[in-house]
Amino acid sequence: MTLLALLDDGPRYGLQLKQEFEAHTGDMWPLNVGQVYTTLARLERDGLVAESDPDDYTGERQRPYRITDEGRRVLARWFDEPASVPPSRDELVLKIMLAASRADTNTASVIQSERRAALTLLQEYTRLKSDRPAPGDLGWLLLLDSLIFRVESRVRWLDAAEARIQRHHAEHVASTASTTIEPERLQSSESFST
Amino acid sequence: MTLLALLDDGPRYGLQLKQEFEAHTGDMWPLNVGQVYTTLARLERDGLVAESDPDDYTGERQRPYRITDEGRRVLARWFDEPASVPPSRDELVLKIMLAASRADTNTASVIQSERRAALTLLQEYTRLKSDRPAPGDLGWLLLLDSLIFRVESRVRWLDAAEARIQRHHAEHVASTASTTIEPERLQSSESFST
DNA sequence: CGACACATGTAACACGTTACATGATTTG
DNA sequence: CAAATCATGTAACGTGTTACATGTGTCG
Repeated sequence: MTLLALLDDGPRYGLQLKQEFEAHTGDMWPLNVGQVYTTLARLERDGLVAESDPDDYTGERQRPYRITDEGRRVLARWFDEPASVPPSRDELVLKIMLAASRADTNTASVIQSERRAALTLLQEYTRLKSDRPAPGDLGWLLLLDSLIFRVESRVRWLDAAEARIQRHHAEHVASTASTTIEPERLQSSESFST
Repeated sequence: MTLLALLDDGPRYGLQLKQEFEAHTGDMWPLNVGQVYTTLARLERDGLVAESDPDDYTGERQRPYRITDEGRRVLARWFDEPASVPPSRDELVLKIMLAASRADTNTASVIQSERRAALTLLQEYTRLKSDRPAPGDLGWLLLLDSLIFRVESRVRWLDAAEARIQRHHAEHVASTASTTIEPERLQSSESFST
């Protein structure tokens, strides 16, 4: 869909598409060129793009593609319909769930190390945001915001999960002595200035 | 890693693993059985699991696997090391970024429809949470929490993105009249009770 | 016996990632 | 000319998803 959107602005060739994509995201989402070509081939197979000047293309020079009418329809539909939130298995959630259900794993320390890593990431993103002169790169700022929001929600979830797990263990006081030690609580979230 | 964690509790066969996994997530993350078998084959190839009773397995009956020492090492490492936050391309972020950089797409209406969809999802999750008698299914509650946090952060990001885009358009007042109409603002986030 | 649930597996496909191969153009 | 850069592609691999095929036990 990204390639379609870029092509909707006019014919582009492979490398150009890679560069424009990365210009939007400011090297945060590097894109392998090879994938551009394979994706273009798939889009062509599905009739969403076509070679722009098939005739005057001789050898291995720039090979521009253009979007087709069908491609424009698909693109418009993509913008209209809300993005599906795939039921993707979140590795972090899985890990904490599994840790909590195991006797011989120290859930608190797992949560703690995850939170530490998340807070470090958050710091890094915040630094990136203040570092940037940020002239006109709207896309980069939007992306950074999204990363920050996402990490923040991870931290908040870790806090909530820890509380929930402790409560659960307290309510289900089995005879087995709890291995959950009192964790050092960290601040739940850094300040976030828009 | 999930299969390894389950096998660490004792030998299991394929279907059992599927059922135990889904018991953790309460049908929110359905797991195709086929994937269990292919994954088991890969784990066996990598020496992380092995057939439990290779000899007395005759035909097509239950075929339990057990975790190996190497598997336990890998599993312990997984719990120790913080989960990587992959630089995954978020479809929603991409869509809004691209919409914002296009002249002939109404960014505000795209954001609005995305927010509506997200809020609907949020409502659904909240309802699920209050519906459940929720006896001992800690995993299910943790999972629901994570979904709620994630959707909430999407809504918050959409709000921030909208503000940022408007500000950006205001600062870069080109001659082209802005197509961005004033959106109806929705409440930024529902209450969230732990 | 027939139907059904249990249980294991495989084939086909989609997609992302990495690494490599190759030709064409520019530049010192 | 040699080297670097531009530009296009392909091959191999990992993994997730779906659908299908097959055998086995149980139960009415």
